[in-house]
Amino acid sequence: MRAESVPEPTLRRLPSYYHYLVRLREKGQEMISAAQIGEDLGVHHTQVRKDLAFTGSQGRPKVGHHVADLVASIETFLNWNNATDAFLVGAGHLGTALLGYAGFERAGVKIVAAFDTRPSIIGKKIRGVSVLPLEKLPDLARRMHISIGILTVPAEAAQDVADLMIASGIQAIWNFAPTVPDVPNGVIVENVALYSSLGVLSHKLAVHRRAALAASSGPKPA
Amino acid sequence: MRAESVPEPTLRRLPSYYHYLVRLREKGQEMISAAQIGEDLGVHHTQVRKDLAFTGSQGRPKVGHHVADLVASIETFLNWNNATDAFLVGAGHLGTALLGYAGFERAGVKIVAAFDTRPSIIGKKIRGVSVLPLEKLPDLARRMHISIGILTVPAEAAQDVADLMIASGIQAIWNFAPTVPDVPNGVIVENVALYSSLGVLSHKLAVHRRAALAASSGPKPA
DNA sequence: AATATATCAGGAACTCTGTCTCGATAAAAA
DNA sequence: TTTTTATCGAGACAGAGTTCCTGATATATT
Ligand SMILES: NC(=O)c1ccc[n+]([C@@H]2O[C@H](COP(=O)([O-])OP(=O)(O)OC[C@H]3O[C@@H](n4cnc5c(N)ncnc54)[C@H](O)[C@@H]3O)[C@@H](O)[C@H]2O)c1
Ligand SMILES: NC(=O)c1ccc[n+]([C@@H]2O[C@H](COP(=O)([O-])OP(=O)(O)OC[C@H]3O[C@@H](n4cnc5c(N)ncnc54)[C@H](O)[C@@H]3O)[C@@H](O)[C@H]2O)c1
Repeated sequence: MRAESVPEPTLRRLPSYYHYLVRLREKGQEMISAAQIGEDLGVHHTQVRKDLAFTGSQGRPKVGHHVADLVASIETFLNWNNATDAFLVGAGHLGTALLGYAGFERAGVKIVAAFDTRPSIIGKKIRGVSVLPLEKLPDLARRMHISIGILTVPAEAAQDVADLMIASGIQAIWNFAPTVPDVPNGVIVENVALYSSLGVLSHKLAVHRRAALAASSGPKPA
Repeated sequence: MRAESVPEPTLRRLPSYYHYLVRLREKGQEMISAAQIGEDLGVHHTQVRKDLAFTGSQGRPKVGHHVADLVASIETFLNWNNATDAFLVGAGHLGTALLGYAGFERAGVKIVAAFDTRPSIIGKKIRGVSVLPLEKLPDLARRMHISIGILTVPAEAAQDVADLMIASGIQAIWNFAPTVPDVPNGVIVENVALYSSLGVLSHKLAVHRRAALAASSGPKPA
């Protein structure tokens, strides 16, 4: 019960620290301060400390944190040290990009099979992963104890596929379709909603331009 | 100055409403209540009302909001009614998926050209968009007044490409690389950080399993 | 050995976001 | 026409999440 009380923003920032720290480690740097992490990643330094505290890692005054320890702490905390097997449904454009992307395996997810309904790709391998007919999903998911499903089908098919995944014992869905699937209590859904960052981008850009325009055509006094 | 005070969570939810409403409109539904939107999208109904209020749309008691009006209000508010031209750099796996994805054009962004350094794809067309050598970006970006850059290159190259984009007059960067580019003040950056949702997913799944395990091996009394 | 400094850690204060409550209003029903 | 009901909108409240502040501590400097 206690462990669930980790702020979601913290869970979203940790992967970002993780990547940063891995690159640092590759460069041979041994120690790092929270202040430096914060500056490079655009996060307040006290925030960085609080986030890292959740992973159980301790820093030392004057020298900071041990990079390798931090990496290990985050891995353990997020359960990224032994990747969980996942199925991907919808081996289209986006699905193909995700299949075989090395980054995910490091982030706790290993795509072991893909499923689709399109006859022309069934039986083929995409970036080393076999594409199987959707009908085989329920049986295989149960036998292989798959708990993560990645959803990259068109919006119209998303709900049906989500239902099928859940009926097959899948507990967590990583959804890339622009709809929110309706799932029973207890099933975890992470909606990626790529276009939602376009909401922020477009609006900020519009405001930015409006401000630039206002500034050029005579700034208003306070 | 006033218009900038829109909560970012609101900006992230609006696209989700938008997609939902467009589908509703296609099905022929004319009116919709905030309560219904909230239920279908997993957002509190008062939250939906507050978000929609930012767009300027007004609802009517007992009947709700006019679907078509809402769609138009959100489009206008997010500046999605006339798509802004964008350049994409890094026509690899992810870049290819993004190129030619119809959804973005509706979301205010039109990819008009792609750039890469890989000779084997330069000069080709990917899903209707030409891939050009990176060297041509600065000149073209200036001449075409491009303000949005989409970054889909490996992490190592991200900073250099971001610098080049900014030097070429690009004001907003949609970054898919797992690093946070360092940009001068005034430049807008939206980091997608796909793996960050894996932080949430992995951790929730781990907690979920721990809870299930604890429940099966004897629940603790309060 | 004493002092200075960089950094950490934990609690307090503040800000932002989301939820709850209430009165108003338009349509439908009696 | 009056009453009922579904819905809206605005303000009050509550809960997170972030930033600020203070004190502690390990290393470096004098
Ligand atoms: N391509 C992008 O850049 C992008 C960006 C954001 C979101 N998305 C979303 O991701 C999803 C996939 O996009 P895409 O561009 O890869 O589309 P796509 O058409 O290229 O691929 C969809 C795949 O799903 C398969 N499919 C369709 N119905 C299915 C079903 N019932 N069961 C199993 N497989 C089925 C199709 O055969 C196809 O292979 C869509 O929901 C889209 O909105 C895509
Ligand atoms: N593929 C995915 O599913 C996925 C998921 C999350 C994040 N990402 C991130 O997106 C980025 C791209 O991933 P990808 O899988 O498409 O990689 P990729 O290797 O398939 O594509 C990268 C492309 O960028 C080009 N490139 C390299 N250096 C360049 C430079 N300096 N200028 C211009 N172009 C350059 C390459 O030629 C290649 O075409 C990476 O940062 C990756 O971490 C990818």
